[in-house]
Amino acid sequence: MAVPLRLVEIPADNHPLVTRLCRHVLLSDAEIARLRSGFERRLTIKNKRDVLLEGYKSHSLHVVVSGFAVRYKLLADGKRQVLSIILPGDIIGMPCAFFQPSIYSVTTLCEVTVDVVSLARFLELCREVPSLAVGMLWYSVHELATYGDHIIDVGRRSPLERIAHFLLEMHSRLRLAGCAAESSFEMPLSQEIIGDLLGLSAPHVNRMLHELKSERLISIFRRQVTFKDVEGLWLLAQFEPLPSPAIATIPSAGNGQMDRPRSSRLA
Amino acid sequence: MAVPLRLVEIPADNHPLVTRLCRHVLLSDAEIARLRSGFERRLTIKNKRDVLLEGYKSHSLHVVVSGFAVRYKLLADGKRQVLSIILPGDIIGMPCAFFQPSIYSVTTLCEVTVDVVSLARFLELCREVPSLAVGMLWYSVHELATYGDHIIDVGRRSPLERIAHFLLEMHSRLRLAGCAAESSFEMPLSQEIIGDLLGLSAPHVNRMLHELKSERLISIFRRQVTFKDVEGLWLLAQFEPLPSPAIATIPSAGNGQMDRPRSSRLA
DNA sequence: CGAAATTTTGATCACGTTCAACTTCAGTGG
DNA sequence: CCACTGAAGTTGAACGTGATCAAAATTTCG
Repeated sequence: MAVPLRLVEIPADNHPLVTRLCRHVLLSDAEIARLRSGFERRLTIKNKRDVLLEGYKSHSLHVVVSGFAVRYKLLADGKRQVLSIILPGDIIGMPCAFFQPSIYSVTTLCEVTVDVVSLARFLELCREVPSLAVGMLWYSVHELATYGDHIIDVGRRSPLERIAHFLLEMHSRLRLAGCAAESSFEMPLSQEIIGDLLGLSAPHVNRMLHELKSERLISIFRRQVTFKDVEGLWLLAQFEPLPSPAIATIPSAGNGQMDRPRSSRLA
Repeated sequence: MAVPLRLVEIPADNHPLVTRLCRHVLLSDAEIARLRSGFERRLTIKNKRDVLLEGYKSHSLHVVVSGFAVRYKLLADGKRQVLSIILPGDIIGMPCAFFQPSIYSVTTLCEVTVDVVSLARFLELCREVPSLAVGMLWYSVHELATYGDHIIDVGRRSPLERIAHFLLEMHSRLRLAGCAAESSFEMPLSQEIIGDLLGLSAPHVNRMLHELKSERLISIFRRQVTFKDVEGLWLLAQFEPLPSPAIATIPSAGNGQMDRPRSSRLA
């Protein structure tokens, strides 16, 4: 009685953004072609270059095809908060390029190649291709959920939990982007950046990483992180991957109101 | 030489969501009617009721017409992280209702009235009315920026800065929703909730609030917060309201690449 | 191979949590 | 109208955590 919940047609097109949008929305070959035709040029950006700087104007979206980057903000006292790690399929300039001047900065962590499309052109495309618009809505909702988890991390989790949670999330995102093995991955971030991401000092990140090692939950060699005890990590971090989308690609009517409880605790 | 930057037609329709969408996108009367016809019913929800519970399914969006609510998550150890404060014009179930089961909970802070629309119907509407889709994209981008600021608050600002920043942001959002005077507002949150929002303990929120008072930056009477020194608050919190959208409602082509610097510091 | 970036380590100390008690306030029913 | 009740705000003392700073060890990369 195995019921296939979602039968998603993965188009032959292997652009990471297309792959991502197609998780939520059906795109015909013609529509995909429309989208691709919107890309004005493909750029390769060297390591440690600013793609976007807070305070500068930018009128373009940069869709990451390969490579990694960080979105961050510098405070007046020199502190830095990293908002998110940008992976292939992510859009640099979401939300930055929607404001003038940009509200955050983005810097590459390695050589990055991007497809460039002007924001105006992109919004036009969204008007013309409804599936693209709805796909982008799903994209933002996902991003929102990711930011939400980040708030929880920084606001209420212990440093050890934070690191564990971060490693699991990073792995699962890298997995989706096709950049990670089943239980290990190449960490693209220095401990300093992890600190700035999670609101910790670099030395403390180091200590916590070592604690995870000595608890035999992970091991690290070079920049390879390997999960030794995924179960234990999930438990420690209370990791919950995003549940399936409420509406699958192949339409199927939801039937009613509230169902399945799961946990119900109150302060 | 006063140049009016944006001439936005505010339609006679006074639904707070419509007002909000029209900040970014032109909606004809017919399109507004379409949207309104999607609302299945109007509900009034009593104070301290759960609109959404983590772990339960929900297939509806609830658009807040009046009243306040909190979006939050409970952790296993009983800690709570508040993700955001929901004001009129906000959509409960963004992002929660897009996942099954819901990833966060939402509770009312007073009597709240909402317009209900099923997610499926709403996404259909987005397909049919391109301006609605693009408007919702802007909506999410705004929300994303708000979450981003929240991450910065919790991750890298001192408790005092956090509180100051929070008060300013709350005021400016209430202002847009038409629920605040020029330099004072009725705070809809207990200190405990503020603590859970900003990652602080309730007693510490209390102390910081008192410090702001003794610095003559604010005053509080009952639940009225009054800014005594907006300048000073902005400075302390390094508050920066969201810059104008990169593309105004009335189309006007942006001309090029990067302009105006503003600050450029490096670690 | 040399220089720079990153990781590691240790010692000190300020900050913010925790917990508990007490006060004030708001809402309700007698 | 007042007494009663529970919620919210206020205060203090003690403690533990994680920041900070600096220096050394190691890795990475030009």
